[in-house]
Amino acid sequence: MATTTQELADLLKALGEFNRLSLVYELCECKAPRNAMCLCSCCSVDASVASRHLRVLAQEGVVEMEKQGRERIYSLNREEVAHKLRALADRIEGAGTELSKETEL
Amino acid sequence: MATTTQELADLLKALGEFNRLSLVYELCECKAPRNAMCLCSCCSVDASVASRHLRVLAQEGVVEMEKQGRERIYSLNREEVAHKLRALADRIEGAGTELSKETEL
DNA sequence: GACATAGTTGCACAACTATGCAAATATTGC
DNA sequence: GCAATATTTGCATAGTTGTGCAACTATGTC
Repeated sequence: MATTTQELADLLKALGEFNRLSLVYELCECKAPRNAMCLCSCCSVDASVASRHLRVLAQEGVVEMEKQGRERIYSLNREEVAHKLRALADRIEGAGTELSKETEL
Repeated sequence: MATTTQELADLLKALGEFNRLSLVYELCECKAPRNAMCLCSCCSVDASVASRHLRVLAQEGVVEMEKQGRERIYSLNREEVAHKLRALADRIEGAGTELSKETEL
């Protein structure tokens, strides 16, 4: 999977905002997915703000949304996001030894 | 090494801009550290822009700067940045594989 | 000294972003 | 139908950010 520089920058930017990262942490730590009301209270922001942050995270593929009645259930795209972060970590660290360009999971 | 949410968000925000990520990539791929002039040409931006981006990256600990005559030589903090990215990847992915997160919740 | 090179800083500006409020939409339950 | 809950959207606003240019500092060379 070839992630372009721009795509990766957008992903990092999506994660690089305090409230959005807090939302991701919140989704990390609970096993069951959460609805937006629960998430907006964890950041103590308005519901509209949580809605917009979650949309950004969804656009970048960090979370996935499922409609369930009048609620939206959000869940983390754990493996995809973790993989991209590790690929970047490998690229940053790997060139020092210049031997391992492969990213294995 | 406890990285706060805000610190990590700042790091991700520093990496989450196209030109800054390009600078980091450039520093990844050349073994020897580079001076700022070389880096500004890789992004085709003004020298002042490269200077400011490099300062942001230095503030977040992504790069380190060393004065050498009238030049500034920049090098990546490879291990530190890679470690933080992997720690986030682990946190995001970890609870999904339910290794030992139950005890912490 | 004068001049060139490397880099930073001040300024202005345009573009973007996060935020809250109010209104709108959607859905569930009565 | 009506009311309540969950979420999104429009709007205004305040704050931030990326950018280039010009001026500046700092260091090296002649």
